[in-house]
Parts: sequence; structure tokens; C-alpha cells
Amino acid sequence: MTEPLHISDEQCRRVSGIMEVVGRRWTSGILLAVGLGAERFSEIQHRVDGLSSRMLTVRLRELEQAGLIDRIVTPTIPVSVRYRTTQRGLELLRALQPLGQYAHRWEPEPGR
Amino acid sequence: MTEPLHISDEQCRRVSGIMEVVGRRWTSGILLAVGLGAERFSEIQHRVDGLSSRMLTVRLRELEQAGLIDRIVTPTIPVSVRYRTTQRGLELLRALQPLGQYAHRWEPEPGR
DNA sequence: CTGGATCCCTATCGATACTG
DNA sequence: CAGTATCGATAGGGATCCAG
Repeated sequence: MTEPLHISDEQCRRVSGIMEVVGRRWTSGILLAVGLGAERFSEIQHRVDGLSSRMLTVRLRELEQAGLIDRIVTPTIPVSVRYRTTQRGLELLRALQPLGQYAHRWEPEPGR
Repeated sequence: MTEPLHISDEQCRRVSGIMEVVGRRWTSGILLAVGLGAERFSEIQHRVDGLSSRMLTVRLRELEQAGLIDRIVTPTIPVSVRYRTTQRGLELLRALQPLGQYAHRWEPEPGR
């Protein structure tokens, strides 16, 4: 519980980079929803409480561009669109787990 | 490498909460700098490239309020101020490590 | 159903200058 | 040394309406 820090300056810069994508509002929630199997636009929106369609669109594009999810379009009528996490996205979710456990240990928050 | 997800919806909400603090610009860099032993204001500022004194002040207050660092004032003349990571802060840094490793694995080719 | 396009308010951040 | 104060630019994000 009280081991020394192995984290490097290098690593920190990388963490900051990741944060710029996944640290934005809604992003981690969306990524998780997709990771847990929500594939459809409306399904994702329903899972993440308070999320507007505009922000969902924006975030999905960002996640797609970051290579964290795939957008799969089937040209039926009307068009069917599904979202799936990539390998990369799954691994990110896994890398996020210690953070969830950390937050759990220290809950509830004191100040703020 | 390809284990299933154990992460829960609950956990995700917590991760988002953490992100609201540590996902902001400069924050993880500052936390790391302090974690690695930078104690003085100017020392921290020097460690984190491009960081203004204003933003450093703001972030230090946020980190302090979040219980991640301690601000220790010694009433000498002039006043001496030191910053230290709390137990909580150290554990957060440790929880951040997998993210650094993740970023390292996927580094060559983030955009596209 | 899956978004795109606007409008517009707000929070955030950088630069600069100043202080006990 | 360790901050404060002020200002202006810009990016984030909500509401609403519209389209294929």
C-alpha cells in the first residue's frame, strides 16, 4: 500500500495525452457504455445520464478518431449504425480500472 | 491481454469524478512533480514545462482541496511553503500507472 | 433513428502586471 | 519566493431546430 513510485516523467506526459481524450466530459462514460455492449446511438445515450445527442455525436467522433471505437454502418433503410470498442479501447478501459478501485477506496469525497 | 471487462457502471462514474480533478490541464504533471519530490512552488513550476504561476496556484489549491497534496507553511522570514503528496495522492499516482503503460504500448500512432 | 447546424452562454486558460 | 489581480481570447457544452 505504501510502495515507492515507479512512475516516470515520461509516463506522466503520456497520461496527460490520454487525459486529453478520455478526461473530457462524458467520454469515459460513453467508452464504458460501448465497452459493456451498448451499440446503438440511442442506446448509448440512454445509458449515460444527462447526455445530449450533440455531445454524444462529438464524443463518438473523437473516440473514433482516437482509434478507441469503431463505427460500423450498415446501409439498410433506414441506415443502421453500431459502435464497438476496438482492441485499443478495451485495453484503455482495463487501464482505467485501478482508477475506479482507487476512487472506491477513498469514497466518499471529503471537501468540494 | 484480452481478458473480459470487470469494470462496472459504478466504477465509471467514479473514474469520471477523478477525471474532473486530475484530467485538467497541468494537474497530473503537477501531482507527479510533487510526488517525485518537488516541494517548493518555484521548483514545481520549473519542472512542469510551460506552466504559469497563475495556473500553478489554481491547481495547487484544487489538489489541496481534493486532499491529494498538503500545503505546509513554515512562518519563517520570508515564509517557507512546501507541498507534499498525501497518502491519497500517492495512491492516485499509483493508480495512474497503468494508464502510462497503456499509452506507452500504443504510442507510435495516436492520430490518424 | 442518427445525427448535422446554429445560437449563445459560460468556464477555462494564457498573458501581463503587481505585491508582502 | 510565492503568490494575486485583471483582462481578453477561446473552447466546452446546453438548447433547439432540422434533415436523410
